[in-house]
Amino acid sequence: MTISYRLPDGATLAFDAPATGLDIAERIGKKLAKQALAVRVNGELRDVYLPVPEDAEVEVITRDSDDGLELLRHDAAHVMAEAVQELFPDTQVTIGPTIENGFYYDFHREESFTPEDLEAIEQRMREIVRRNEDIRREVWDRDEAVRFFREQGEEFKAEIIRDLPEDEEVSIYRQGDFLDLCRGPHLPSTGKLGDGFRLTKLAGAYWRGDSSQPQLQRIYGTAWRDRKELKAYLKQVEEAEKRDHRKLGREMELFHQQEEAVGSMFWHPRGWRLRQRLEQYIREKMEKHGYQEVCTPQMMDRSLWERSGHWDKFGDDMFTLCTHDDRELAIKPMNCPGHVQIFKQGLKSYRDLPVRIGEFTTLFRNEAHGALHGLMRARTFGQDDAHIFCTEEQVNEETASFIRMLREVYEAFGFTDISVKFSDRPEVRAGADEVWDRAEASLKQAVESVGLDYTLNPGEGAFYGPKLEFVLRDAIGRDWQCGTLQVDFVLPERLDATYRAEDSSERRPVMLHRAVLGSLERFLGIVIESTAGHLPLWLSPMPVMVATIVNAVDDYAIEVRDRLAAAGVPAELDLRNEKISYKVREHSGKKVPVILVVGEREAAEGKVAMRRLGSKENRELGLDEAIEELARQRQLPL
RNA sequence: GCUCAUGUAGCUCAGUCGGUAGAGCACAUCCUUGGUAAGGAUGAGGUCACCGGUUCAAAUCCGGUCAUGAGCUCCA
Repeated sequence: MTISYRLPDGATLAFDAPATGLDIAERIGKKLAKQALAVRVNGELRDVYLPVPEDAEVEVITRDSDDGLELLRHDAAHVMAEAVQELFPDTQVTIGPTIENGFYYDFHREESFTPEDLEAIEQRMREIVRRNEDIRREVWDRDEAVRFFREQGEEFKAEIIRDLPEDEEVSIYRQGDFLDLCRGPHLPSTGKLGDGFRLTKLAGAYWRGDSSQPQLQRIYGTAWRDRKELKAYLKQVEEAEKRDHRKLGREMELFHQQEEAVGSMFWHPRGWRLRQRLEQYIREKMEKHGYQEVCTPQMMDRSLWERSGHWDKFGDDMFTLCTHDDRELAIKPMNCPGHVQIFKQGLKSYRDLPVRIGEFTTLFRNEAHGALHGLMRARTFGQDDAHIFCTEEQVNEETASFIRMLREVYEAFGFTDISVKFSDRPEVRAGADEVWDRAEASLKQAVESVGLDYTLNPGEGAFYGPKLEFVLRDAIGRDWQCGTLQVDFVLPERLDATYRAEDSSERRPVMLHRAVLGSLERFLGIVIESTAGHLPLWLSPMPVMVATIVNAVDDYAIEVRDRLAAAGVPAELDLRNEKISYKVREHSGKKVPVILVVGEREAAEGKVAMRRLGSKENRELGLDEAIEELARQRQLPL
C-alpha cells in the first residue's frame, strides 16, 4: 500500500503507511521538520503530529507564513491561560481568540488583575515556553467533558461545550497540566512560541459580548515571530500615538475640551475655520448634486418624536427639556423628522421628485460616557445629513448618483480604498416585514446595478430601514465607517408624507437617509490622524505664514500677506524679533503647510522663499507667481 | 452604563519612608535684527482634579465624586 502526498510545488512524496505532518516535513528536510508548526491538509489546518490517513495535498506551515503567525498568537493565548491558572488557581477561563496583531483571553475571577499581575503572568508565560510542554489533542466524550470542567469549577467552559453543535467533536488540548477546550490546531509544543510576545493591557468584557451577562477580565497581548518584529510593532504603536487627533488638535490650536462640557468641543479660531472649511466644501459639493440646504428646529415636541418612532427606539440617546407650561421637548439627535415636515408643506407632485434636502446643523446625542472619544465620538456634532424623497423607481438612480458623489468626495481627501457593507433588518425595528422585504430588495438591486461589491452585515440596519455603509481605509491602514445610505419606507408612513402620482392617486415617497462624511467632527479627526496634521492647502485653517528675517522688511511682509488675502488665501504674519529657524520650527510644529520667508533680498527683488511643510526644500519665486500658485491650490476641490 | 488604569504649572513630566512643590519647553521683561526645525539673561506662574477620612502633619495612605485613557456594550 502506498500513500502519496502532493506538495505545493507539485512534487509528490510516497509513504508505505499514513505519515504524520512531521514525517512529511522530515522527508523534505531536517530544518523544515524543526520549523513545522502545523500542516494544511486539503486546505484544512491540522496538528503536525497527527497522521494524514490518505492521499492528500499537504503543505507544511512554518512561522514565516500568515497562518503560522496566527497559530503563534493563538498559542500565546493558551500559554497565557495556563500561566494565569498556575498563578491564580481561582480563575475560570473562557475564550481566547487571536485578533489583529495579537490575542486576548477572557477570565472570570472575583479579584481584579493588576498591572503587576500582568508582569508576573508574562514572566510565567516565558517559563512555560522554556518548559517546552507538549501540546496534544484529545477527543473527549461530550458529557464527560462537561462533567470534568464542572468539577474543575469551570462553568463557562462547561457552558461552551454544552452549546457546541451535536455533530462537533469535543477536542481538548493538553498542555502540561493545563487542559483547554479548543478546536485547534496548535503548535506541537509551547517552546515553539518563542519570545516575540508581550501582554499589553487589561480591560473588561462581557461574557458572550452581552452587557446583561457577567463581566469578565480580558487580558490583551501582542505576539510576533520574534523579538525584532515585536519591537517594530511597539514602535509603530508609539508612532500612531503621536498622531492622535487630540494631541494634534492642541498643538495645531484647533480645539479643546473640558469637564463642564463633556462630549463637546471648544473650537478655537483655527479649528473653527477648519471645521467651517470642511462644511463649506461639502455644502458646495451637495449643491452641485442637486441638494437644497435647510435648517430645522433644534428642539421639537415629544409628540413628534413619538410619532416618528425615535422616542421608542432612540429615546435613551436623546436629551430632553421641559418648558414652563410642562411641555416636553427633545433636542434633535437626527434631522429626519424635521425634513419630513418640510417635505409635507404644500402638495407634492410626482413631478417634484426627487426632493433632496440637506442640513448641517448640530445634532445632540447622549452617548454613553465610556464611548466618548475626542472628535471621533462626541455628544454634539454636525453631519452632512440629507434626505432624498423619491419614488421606488428612483431609488436605483439616486443610489448610483450618491455613490458617484461619495467617491469624488473621498478622493478629494486621498481616500481611494473604499468598501461597502450591506446591513439588513435588526431585531428592534419599526415597520412590517413585508415593507422590509421591499426595502431590502430595492437597495440590494440599487447596489448591484452600480456594480459595487459588498459584504453582508446581517441584523445591523437602522430601525427604520436597511442601509449601505461605506468604509474607507486611511493612510495608516485603519478602517472607518463614514458614509451611509439608508432606505426608509417606514418614516414617510409614520409621519404621513405623500405625493400625488401620475394617475392622481396619493402615494408614499421612499425616503433615503444619506451622509458622505457622516459626523463632520469625526471625519476631521480621521483626516487629521491620517495626515498626521499635514492637511491639504485647500483645507488647512492657516495655509500660509509670512515670516520675516529682519524687521526692515516688515512693510513688504504686510504687502505679501494682504495680497494673499485678496487672492483668497488666508495668511498670518510673523514679524517677531526671532531668528528665522525659530519661526520655522514653531510654525512647522503647528503644521502650517506653507511658510513664506522674506528677507532683504526678497523684498528688494519682489520675491518670496517658499517652504512646504515636511520638506526642507526652499523655492525662491516671484510674488505674483507664488500668489497664483497658492490661490490655485486653495480652491475647494469640487 | 460596565471593568481596569490615570489626574502635580499652558505643555511634557520628576517628586524617595507622610514633614507644606521641582525641571525642561511655553509665557512676560530686557538684550540680541539674524537666511530656513530651539540666541542669551532675568522673572512670573501651582487650593498637587474635587469632597471627605486617618494623622501632630497628606501631592503622598484610605473612601467617595468628577474627568480622561484603554477595552466592553453602543454607534456617526
